[in-house]
Amino acid sequence: MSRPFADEPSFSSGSVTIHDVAQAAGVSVSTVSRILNGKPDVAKATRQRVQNVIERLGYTPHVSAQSLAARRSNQISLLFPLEHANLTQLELDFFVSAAEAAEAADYILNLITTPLDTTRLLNLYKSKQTDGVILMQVQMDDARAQILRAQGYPFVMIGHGQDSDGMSFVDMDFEATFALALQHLVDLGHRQVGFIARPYTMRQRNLGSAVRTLKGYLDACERLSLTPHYREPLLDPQEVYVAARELLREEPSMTAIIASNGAASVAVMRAVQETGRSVPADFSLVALATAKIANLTTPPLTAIHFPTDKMGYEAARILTSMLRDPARPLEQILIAPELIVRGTTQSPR
Amino acid sequence: MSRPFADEPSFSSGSVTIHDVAQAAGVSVSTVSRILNGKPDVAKATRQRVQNVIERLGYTPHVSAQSLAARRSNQISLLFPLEHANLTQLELDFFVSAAEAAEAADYILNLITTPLDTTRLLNLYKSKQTDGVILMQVQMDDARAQILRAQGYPFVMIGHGQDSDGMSFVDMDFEATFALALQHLVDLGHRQVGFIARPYTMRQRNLGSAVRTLKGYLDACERLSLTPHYREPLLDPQEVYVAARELLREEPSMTAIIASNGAASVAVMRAVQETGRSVPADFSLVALATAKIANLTTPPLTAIHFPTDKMGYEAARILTSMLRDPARPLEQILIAPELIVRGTTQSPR
DNA sequence: TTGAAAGCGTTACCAG
DNA sequence: CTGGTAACGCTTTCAA
Repeated sequence: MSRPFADEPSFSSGSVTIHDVAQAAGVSVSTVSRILNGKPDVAKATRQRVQNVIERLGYTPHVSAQSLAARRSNQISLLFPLEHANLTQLELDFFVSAAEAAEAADYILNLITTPLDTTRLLNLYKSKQTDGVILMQVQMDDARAQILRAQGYPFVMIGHGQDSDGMSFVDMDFEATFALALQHLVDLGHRQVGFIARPYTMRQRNLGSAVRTLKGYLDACERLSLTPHYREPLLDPQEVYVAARELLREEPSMTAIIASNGAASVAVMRAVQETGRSVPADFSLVALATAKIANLTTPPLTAIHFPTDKMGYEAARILTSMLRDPARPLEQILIAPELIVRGTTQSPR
Repeated sequence: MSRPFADEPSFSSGSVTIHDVAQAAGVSVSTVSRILNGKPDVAKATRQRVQNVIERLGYTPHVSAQSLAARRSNQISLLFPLEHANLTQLELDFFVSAAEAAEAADYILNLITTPLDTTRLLNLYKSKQTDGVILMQVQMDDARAQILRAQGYPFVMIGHGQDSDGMSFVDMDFEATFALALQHLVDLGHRQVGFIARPYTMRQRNLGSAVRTLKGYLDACERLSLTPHYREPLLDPQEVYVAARELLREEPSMTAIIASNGAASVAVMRAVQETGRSVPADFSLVALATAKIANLTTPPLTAIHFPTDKMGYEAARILTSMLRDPARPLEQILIAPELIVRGTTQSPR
């Protein structure tokens, strides 16, 4: 391994190692390592000298070697099982903001779409591929969450299940969401308010968001002494359209509907318009949607804002800070809903 | 390191290593490694025996150790600089499908949103963090692409620049796209067709998509002997609205507009409706949009389909197969446009 | 404040 | 077909 010029990058290996740096700076490998990791107990002068050499040689640590020795990967994984892909625009924003937060904490975000069984999930940790995961599509009784908690592996959920003791999560406060949406409509004078819920298949799979949105609606109805009317159609606009028509027939005096997402709202509008009524003059509509979606329709949707970017960001932030400091207390964040009145709600005639 | 039962997992280290497996199976580490990597030259019986031990001990290879020794990370990175975030829904679909393709080829996809300067980009490779990258937001004269090509680092672009020799990419065929869109409108009888292009700021930054879409429009106009009328407003709907109004005033006989994305189309519709005309009876509209978006508006948008999912998938597929077989020829995929006639185009009155 | 050396868990080459 | 043994590039005691 002898080279003609000891302070030039190694040409044999093709890439500069910590060894080359140490040699060129006339210090030991340990010292370089300390400097790399910002450890104290290094003479100012030495630090500076080594920094210069690092700069000059264009040295970059080998991440796998670091991970192997340091026993952590500096990676976190976002698990988004594509299996029952209910790919509304919603979920997509999560990724970017989670990646942002991860990078801000010096972590790299992996996106994993393959549905993982328990073994494969645990292997993610055992193989040291990832230091922690963000779970999406959380079920009320989520096996993944329970096993991770039992094993003491760090994770954060977007959404949450029944028993969340000892788990960190970020979720919408669906109870408050429906209380707010319904109150808005009731304040306007509506007394018969229907609901296009998440698909029945999702509730059947015990997905937290499906269970909680329906419960939120039912509870809010009860508190306001309204009679609930709901359907749980698939995401397909045509199915939603049919469901909305059923709802309108079932309760002809219905004057408003709440829809779980933007696409559904459009289908509902069509059904309403077909009965000769128009939105918002004769019929009101509240959706759960981001501003981006809400502004696409005509008229723009009055909506409960769904802060996907914030949720993704927070989840990654919580996870990375857990990893930095395991003693950190849990964080369970329920995001308060925010009603944005646009063009689809109004007092009934 | 001596343990009471040599064929039980090591409790001292906390995790099972290839050593434990070798010992428990009564073979050498090399043999286990061969089996792990599906190498030939292993006796059937030995292979089976070792597989069983692996199963029994619940062994999973340490990925960093593998990467270090094998000199590859089995990771690819999707670079999506969030800097000038033109976060239309468009880009978001890319991530999921790219992750899917990566996983299908046994790679992990990293999502990197921090804008990387040249040094940091190269460090990604030098640190062996990633085996290859997918570049998004490609400029006509993309410094990243040029340096990667010069260094011989594997990468694939979504989009492409001026000089793409020796580079693999996936992009829309914007020339054909506008030829198709304009031909459709001309066939219907339109002779004055405006265009809401990508933001001027994007073209100024020399982004391939901005440059090529505008050029596509201008070329198509020339071929069909139409007079071009266009604006390059920011993505903000209000800006688009203003631009559309200007266009309508500039050429009162205009009967159709092409818009770069779904959100823009909605703003255009408002501007049109304000002049007392309605879509599609008095005015036609063609957008570049995915079906998901196109179906949100009323009426649903006649559109050139923008196959984001396919583009992301192909990019990751090309990259991973390049990595597996460096001798593979380049792939430069120009996706042919597909016109989907929905509710916003019709013959002018 | 610094250095030496022992790992970290694999892969890959070379013998046999 | 199998085993021994150097790497791979870094972190982390432990001494000095």
